[in-house]
Amino acid sequence: MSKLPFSFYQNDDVNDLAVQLLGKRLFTRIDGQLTAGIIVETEAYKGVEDKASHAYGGRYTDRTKVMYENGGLSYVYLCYGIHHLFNVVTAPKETPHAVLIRGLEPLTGVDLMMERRGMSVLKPNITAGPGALAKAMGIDRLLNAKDLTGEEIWIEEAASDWQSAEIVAGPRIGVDYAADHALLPWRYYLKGNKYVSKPNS
DNA sequence: CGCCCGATCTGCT
DNA sequence: GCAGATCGGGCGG
Repeated sequence: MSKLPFSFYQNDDVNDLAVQLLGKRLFTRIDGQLTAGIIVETEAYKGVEDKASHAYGGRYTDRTKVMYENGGLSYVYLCYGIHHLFNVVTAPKETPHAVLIRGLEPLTGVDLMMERRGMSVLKPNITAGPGALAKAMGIDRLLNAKDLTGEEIWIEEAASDWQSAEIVAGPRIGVDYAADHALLPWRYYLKGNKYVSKPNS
């Protein structure tokens, strides 16, 4: 066990941190049931100056307030009324940066992930995409604002064979509304991995 | 208080 | 390729 420490999440360069999260292992233990996957796709959301961020312009509400906490907490919210999306809050207190986890390669508890997804045959879309992976990992709003060094949801160091995977950067997905920030290449993924939500762009 | 729409996924065409 | 699902947040009145 090599859980990432509190200090890892205090980095205030959210793009650097989004890249560093690739290859690391996300775990949840829900009702005693362990599931885990390797992070293969992330997106950086750069706080108050990023038009695609929920904290753009300093917006501070019941939903977004956790983004302003110290790095190392979860930010889970409901999107389109259906999907829960999981983010890692980063940077020191008052700097509302976050990294959206968009793709995961299943590692542990795959049978349970399939059951949660209602799948009888394992296919890459089990955890390709932020809504899909949250469902597979059992992540919902009850896991919002959790300490990522705790016992319910946490991230561990990458296995050695994942530290040299090739990384690609491209525009973020589904943020056309962010106007001149929509094309910033703040999405990162492992080249060729099956569990990346969209292979191109 | 009411209206609009979203960091998406699925299934049908 | 595209519409529908589904509901809470955010903002204007």
